[in-house]
Amino acid sequence: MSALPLKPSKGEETRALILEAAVQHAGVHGFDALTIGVLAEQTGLSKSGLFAHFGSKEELQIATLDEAVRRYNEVAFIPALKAPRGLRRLAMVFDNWLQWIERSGLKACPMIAANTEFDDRPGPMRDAVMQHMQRLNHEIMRGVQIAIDTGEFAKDADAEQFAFELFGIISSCYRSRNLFQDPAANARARKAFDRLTASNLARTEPESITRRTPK
Amino acid sequence: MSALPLKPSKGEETRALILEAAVQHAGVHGFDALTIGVLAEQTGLSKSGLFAHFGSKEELQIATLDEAVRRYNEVAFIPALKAPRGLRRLAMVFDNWLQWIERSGLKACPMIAANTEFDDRPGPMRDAVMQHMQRLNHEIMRGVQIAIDTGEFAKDADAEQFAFELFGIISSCYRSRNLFQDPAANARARKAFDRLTASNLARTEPESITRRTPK
DNA sequence: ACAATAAACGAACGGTCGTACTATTATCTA
DNA sequence: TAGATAATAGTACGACCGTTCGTTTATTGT
Repeated sequence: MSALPLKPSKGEETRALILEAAVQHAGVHGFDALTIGVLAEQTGLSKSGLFAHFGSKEELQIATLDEAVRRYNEVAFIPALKAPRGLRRLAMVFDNWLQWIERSGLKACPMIAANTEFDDRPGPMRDAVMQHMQRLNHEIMRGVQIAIDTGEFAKDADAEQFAFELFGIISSCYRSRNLFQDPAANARARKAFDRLTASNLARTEPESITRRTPK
Repeated sequence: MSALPLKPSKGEETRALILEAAVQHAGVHGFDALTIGVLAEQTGLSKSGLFAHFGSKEELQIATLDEAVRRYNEVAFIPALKAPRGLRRLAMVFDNWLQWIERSGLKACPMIAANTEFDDRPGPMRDAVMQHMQRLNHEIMRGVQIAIDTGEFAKDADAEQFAFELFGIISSCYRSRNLFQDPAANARARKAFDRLTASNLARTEPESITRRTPK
């Protein structure tokens, strides 16, 4: 019935099953803790059976990261493209980013975990993380450029600075949520985002462009 | 000759030696990777000899985190208290935070590593991280309050929001430095900090309060 | 200098790690 | 449905894990 995935062979099915558990585990315990044995036990496979799907632990780690990114795009980024071009879309990218963990049934973000785990450890995993993160960064900068084009953002808005600060807000939000268990974490993040966008608005525009009512 | 540490006994000396290596290692490879064997080899001790200093791996991890925080306070936070009360002190706390890694000869920040590694894993390590981070957060909020008292910050400045965003800036800076290897990371962080403080200034004051010349 | 004590060592433990092999079973294709 | 192929299981490996224990060496206070 479904069109695109013509034939999910048995191998692809179990591989997806493994990656489901792997993404879950990597978010909480990190990518180094992605051990073959634990994952095999969790999926009901034998160690060697699971291992055969990837060929090495590093390949498993990379596949897990790729899968996490794929899910993020699926549940967060791509849906945000439905929002109208400009500030509203940027806001939806941000909001979806804030919510994507719970939306995809995860307990922690594998992308953030991979980021801090490998950012200072050269190798294939770091390269993969960097590539994914740079792509995401680039998409955000593109979003800023669009907001400039629509006239909402000032012409001299600094897209790279915007992306820099946006990631900081997300990072801090995760910390407030997970470490401090602060229920107001999302609200703080949104307030920070509003301040960030406000400082990039074209001067002639009123504030009412933002998606939330001015109270 | 030196006054305070009356008698650094042999045990305390080697313990400090171990923690030196441990802090270094934990920053880059994380606290789970703080294995007894690697650390023993690195310090020239035997596994059992090193182990005796802590009694368990978890105690070693906690001691390493404590040591990292102690160093941070020593080289970054406490020196910032020399700055005059208010915005200038806040700015120095921030600047020292940005520079403390290189100042203490580390390659990566163990505190950030511990934060993302344990923020979603309940246990003694998470408790320790939370305690340290909450203390730091509290100190920053106190700094904001002082800046309000001096009249530099608006009376309704949100100290908690300030601390929230400040940590985000630091996080993003680490990512830009380590993952993206962006030489402009510190400059971006400072720009973000300036924007953050600017939005908290008392309305009657001019901008010239900030420490950096207006170009 | 000597006894009391602290510090470090060496060997061994049961486990788990990643990976390599071969054998067995399930799935696909003709 | 038979033969080819893909998927999984089983077993074993050397290495390292955290931890324990008894022994030996170094430091300390007297």
